[in-house]
Amino acid sequence: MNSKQIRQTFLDFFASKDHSIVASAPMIVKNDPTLMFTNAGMNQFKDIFLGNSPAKNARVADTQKCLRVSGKHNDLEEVGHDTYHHTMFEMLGNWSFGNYFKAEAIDWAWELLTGIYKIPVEKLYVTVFEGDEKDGVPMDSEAMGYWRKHLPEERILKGNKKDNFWEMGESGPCGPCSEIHVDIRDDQEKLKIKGRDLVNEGHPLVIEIWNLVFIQYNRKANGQLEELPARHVDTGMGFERLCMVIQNKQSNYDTDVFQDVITRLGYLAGRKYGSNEKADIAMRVIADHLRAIAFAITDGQLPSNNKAGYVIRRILRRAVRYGYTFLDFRKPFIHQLVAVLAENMGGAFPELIRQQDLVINVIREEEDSFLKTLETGIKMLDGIIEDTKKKDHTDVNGNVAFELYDTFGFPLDLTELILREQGLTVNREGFELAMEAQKNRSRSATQLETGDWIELQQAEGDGFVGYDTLEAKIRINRYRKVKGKKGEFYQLVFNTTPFYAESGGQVGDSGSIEANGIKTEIFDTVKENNLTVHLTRQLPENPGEDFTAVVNSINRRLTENNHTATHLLDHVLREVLGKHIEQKGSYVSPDSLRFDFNHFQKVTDEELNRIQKKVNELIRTNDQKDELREVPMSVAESMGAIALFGEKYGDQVRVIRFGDSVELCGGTHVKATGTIGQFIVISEGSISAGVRRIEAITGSKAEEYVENQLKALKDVSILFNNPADLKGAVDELFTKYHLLLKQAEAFEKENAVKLKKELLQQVEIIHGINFLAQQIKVENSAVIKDIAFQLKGEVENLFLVLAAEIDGKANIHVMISDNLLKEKGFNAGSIVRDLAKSVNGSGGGQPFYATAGGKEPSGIPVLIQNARRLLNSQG
RNA sequence: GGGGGAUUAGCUCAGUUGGCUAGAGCGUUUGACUGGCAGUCAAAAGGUCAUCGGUUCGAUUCCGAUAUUCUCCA
Repeated sequence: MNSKQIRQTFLDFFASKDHSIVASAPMIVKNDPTLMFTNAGMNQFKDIFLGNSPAKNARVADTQKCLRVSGKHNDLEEVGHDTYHHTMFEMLGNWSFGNYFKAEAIDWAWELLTGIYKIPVEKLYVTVFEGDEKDGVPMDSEAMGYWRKHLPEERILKGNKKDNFWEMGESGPCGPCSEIHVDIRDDQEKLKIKGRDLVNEGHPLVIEIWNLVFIQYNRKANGQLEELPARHVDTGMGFERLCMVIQNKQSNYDTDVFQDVITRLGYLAGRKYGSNEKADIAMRVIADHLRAIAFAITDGQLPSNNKAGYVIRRILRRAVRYGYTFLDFRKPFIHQLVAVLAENMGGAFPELIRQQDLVINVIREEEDSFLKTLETGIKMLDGIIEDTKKKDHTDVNGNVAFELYDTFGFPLDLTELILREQGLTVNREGFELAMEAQKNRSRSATQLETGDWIELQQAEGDGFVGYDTLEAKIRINRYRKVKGKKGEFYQLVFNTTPFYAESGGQVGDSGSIEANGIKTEIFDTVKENNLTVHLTRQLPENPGEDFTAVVNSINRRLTENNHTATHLLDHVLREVLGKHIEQKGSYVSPDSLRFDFNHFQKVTDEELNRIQKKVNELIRTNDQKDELREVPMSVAESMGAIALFGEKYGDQVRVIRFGDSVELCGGTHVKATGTIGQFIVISEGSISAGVRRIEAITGSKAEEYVENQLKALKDVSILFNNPADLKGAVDELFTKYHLLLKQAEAFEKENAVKLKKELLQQVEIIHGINFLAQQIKVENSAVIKDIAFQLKGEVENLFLVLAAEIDGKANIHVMISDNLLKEKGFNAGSIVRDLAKSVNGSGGGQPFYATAGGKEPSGIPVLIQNARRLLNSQG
């Protein structure tokens, strides 16, 4: 069976058991401060387990794209070195939300593995929870009973709390779990040591493939467990491992999931997989990371320099690094593997095919820039090596290596590798110390203390009512205090709210809540998981009473203008630039709107002009808003609604239509497009390879902008006495100005030459030296400098002192011919300092030329005398 | 969110105790050579040294702020 069949078989099997098959949620998580990426199959169902929202289907199955690169599950540094760790992987899972429980979950798992996938029974082991006295949980004899039907006692093992009791977090839903392990060692190995002794012992060939979690408890904040009324099943089976087992391989990377990519990579590198240990590691790293990056990009997460985007960038760089070091790639190569990946996985994940060009371009650009980073790093390292050797040291200062890593992004392992070739090492201790200091700095800067939720009441409410009203009677259900570096604030959760929480690019509402004539300001509204959280600096005096919540309507209206304009822009972009346009991000605030989209060239001025014009036409058409709140996804699709990759939609979606523009959207919009007034593009630019950004303003902001522009234009026009052709007038002035400037320069030069000629007449010979000391009249010191250098070129044996009064200050220049410096030991710097005493100033410069300034120009004649005396005394 | 770096000619970059009237290579323009293409040689043009402020006799260089950007940590 190939991997495509294996995946499909899983889904078909559970469909036949009345499960509804759902799509994978995006790998990039939004609206959850505790999680950056989806790291387990259950993530998208978290709200159901927490009881925040009801389950739409009691039985569900899917394959979920997961990424484990940060936080609790951080496998990044392991990947490639063994044969089974991955950054991105697929988790096959089936769920029961208060529906079936242990019996069915166990029976079906067994049926699928042994009956359909035909995995030999004698390779399998299962585990059940042994119980825990402290928690008062007995051994899971129920599960044990069901397993006994399928396999002999000696293949059923008891596991401890660490392996066989699953918890989501410190508190919340939890329960015992049963794991299915498989022993894929060869017979010889099996004779030496029994498989059952290797279960959960970290052996690469005796591995867990399926975890069946039975959620039946809730852990309270005080640590106690209570029975849940509704019991759930949550299972997860690693797809790549499953393929390895079914295809009789001993490494995930030997399955067809990875082999296509590895083969292609081998071709590009001119090496064969399996012929060299280090090269093999590199090839595994690259094959794995390619998937993570490609899927992240199609989910809308581009590599960038912070947060999730930065994690993606780091993964890509790790891949480039391995390719650079062990496969000798010096030019971008990873992007050349995208086509193979798309062919392999595009069936199950169509976004890969649809966005293939974008993925290739983004990866290539990233590779390019990192290879450049490596190049400059290597140059710097060369300097460091030279330095170290000069000092006769054998190890490089840890701080230096850290700077290379921290500031210039040059990886430590590469530093060490290159140093080793030179017989040098890095002082690891110093490096780690510097790293620790950096971490401490960051930690102390981001410390956020979150207090416990304080439950006030459980008032029933209508949730979000802000589509229809900006004012509502509300009650505060719970609140908590959050302490950050910038001070403290409170998070409030209402039963009903007219406040829109930041999402879909639209900023959160601000406003106030009021009781007994006392207002409490709400400065922002955000979403945490599915909760709408209102932020305030101050807690109302009596938080339990009734409030009137009022949204800042001015800002809301301005924001709506911009949001609707964004939809119109999206629509027009497809019309003007082509159907390939897809939203890659957007930001809608009261002040302006920002829209990012994939497009591979600069949007020309002419196109930009047409875009702006068309949007304004649509505004004037004054299309009425057509808002459909609860539409089945399939209906929305048939309406031609634009959906976003990387966005998770429910079965029921909200559709916003203005004329031909139809989008799935949760944001707030104007009643009719005419309200927007006017749309003006402020800028167009690139934010990354293949992604462009348009910024625009609307309504009163646009009006203000036009007014300012017109006023500026008018002001300029008045300066020119309102000419018929303003541009022509400015052009003419400009030309004249340049001409005059040239003439003035020429004049100045001429004067300087004249002055120089006069000065040449004044040269005297003192002790065989051509001496000249004069006060001259010039406009700026650059002219004196020019004259001094000219004289130096024309007069040998020169000792020159020029002084001038410029802007009420003395300006002194001393120039001495090179031969005199040696012969007479002159130093212009010390001479000028000495002379400057007469004008109450100081100065310095090089031995042959120095300048000084002084506050008392009246001393210049004395200064000239002193210069003469100085030379006389040299006799 | 915090730390560190970068910003010099159209492009890629040099330019360390603050003073060398700001440089190189590529590119551009012009001229010469060759029957043309191409090439070789010669010359020229091109810079508010990111912006604003400060220290100084003097700032591309030192200090502060801002902008843009890279990078590491969270």
